[in-house]
Amino acid sequence: MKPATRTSNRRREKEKRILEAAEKVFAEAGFGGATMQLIADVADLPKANIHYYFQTKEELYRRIVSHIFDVWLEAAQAFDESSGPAEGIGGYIDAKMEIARRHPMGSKVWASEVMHGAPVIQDYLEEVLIDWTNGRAEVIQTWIDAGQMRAIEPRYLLYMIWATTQHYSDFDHQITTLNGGTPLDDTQWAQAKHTVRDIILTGLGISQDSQA
Amino acid sequence: MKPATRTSNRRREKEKRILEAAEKVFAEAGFGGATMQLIADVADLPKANIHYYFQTKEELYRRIVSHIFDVWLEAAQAFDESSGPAEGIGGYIDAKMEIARRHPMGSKVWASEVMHGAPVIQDYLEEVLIDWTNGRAEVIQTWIDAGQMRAIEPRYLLYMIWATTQHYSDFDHQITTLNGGTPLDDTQWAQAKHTVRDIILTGLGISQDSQA
DNA sequence: AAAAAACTTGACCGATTGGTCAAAGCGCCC
DNA sequence: GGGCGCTTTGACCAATCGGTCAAGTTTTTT
Repeated sequence: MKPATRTSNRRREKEKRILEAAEKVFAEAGFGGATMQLIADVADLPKANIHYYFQTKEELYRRIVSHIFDVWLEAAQAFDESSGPAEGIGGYIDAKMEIARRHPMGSKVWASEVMHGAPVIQDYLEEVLIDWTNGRAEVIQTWIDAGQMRAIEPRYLLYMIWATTQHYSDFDHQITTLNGGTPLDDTQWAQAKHTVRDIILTGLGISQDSQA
Repeated sequence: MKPATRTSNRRREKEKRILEAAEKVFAEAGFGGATMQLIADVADLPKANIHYYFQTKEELYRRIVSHIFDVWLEAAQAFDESSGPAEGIGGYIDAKMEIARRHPMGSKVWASEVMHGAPVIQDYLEEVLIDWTNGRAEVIQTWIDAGQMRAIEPRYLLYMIWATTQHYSDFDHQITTLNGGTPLDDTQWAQAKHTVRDIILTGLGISQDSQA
């Protein structure tokens, strides 16, 4: 009925299927350890078919990393829509912890990419991340100048939030092992999130309202 | 003069040379992306010679990961030799930040290994890390019970310290990019360390004495 | 219904992988 | 100085890698 759209949907669904398989494989084996054959097996498709949609391994990988990057930046909205540091930083931590729980594989692919020197997405780092970071650092500085929180270097605070939240994705295997072999349950996740939020906000001298 | 010892030293020095090259290559490319040929090139030795000292790629990798694990645990001494949370937790953070700066490649290999499900050192995790973590959590709980710091779940505090300090190793490339392309200098490292320490200790309600 | 476009896939390719091996080299002791 | 054990290394191997391709199938357009 909608020729162009129907075809587009067909293609989009298959690409999605391939991308999900690839994300899993790249997260579990790294770029070098991942093989197109394994991605094909997980997607339950012939290898040649994957090469029809994504011509090279790098192209497939790049699509995944840049997608994660976008999801990453969405959590920033908590920052912009906030009226002060408690809501802004607290909301940002919450959002990042949610992503950490629901998008652990994406976080791992990102971590692996950056750890190896960001050979594929260095341009993203330089063009987008730098601007984003500078913008958020300015907001934090505004709050400091207004006496709404203690004076710290905003950059190192951001690194701390990134590190702490993403740790629950990247090291989920270690956390699970230390939890007796079972992943954190809902209660433990809530407690982890609250602990992270509580220590950082308290450490910044920000008084917290209600909300556990 | 000392035949056995001389031979032993010979072997030990060459193994050290290979291990250093391998650590660098594994850190930069991951286990899957690393090749024995590249390790051989970095060590400036024929590939077959490396296989004389380390029969398989896994054996070489295992030696590196377990070595890092040992270095990791040494930082724990700050915990045991302390008289209270300010000295114990603060000293632990300092020690981990120092390792993060001087041993970034080791941290990356460790992170990569854990991220991929710890296929090689799962036994270390289960035998050593669990015990170590439980022991340190007990110490923290003691301080909480004595009213020396705020009540938080010790585990999530440890995860926070690990995440924050190791982030400066694992994501050093990202941090360098955000720093305008140059690595953090001495002053910036000191400030980063102080910020991490300050936020966490303050967040735990621990009053800090002197020492910047 | 037929032509055109989009999609699927088994077979295949050169390059590279981790690892082997036998022959040569080396240092050391009797 | 001759022999012995440790070390070195180029050549080599089967397996696997990312990627190609042409022949076939399905879907869409006319």
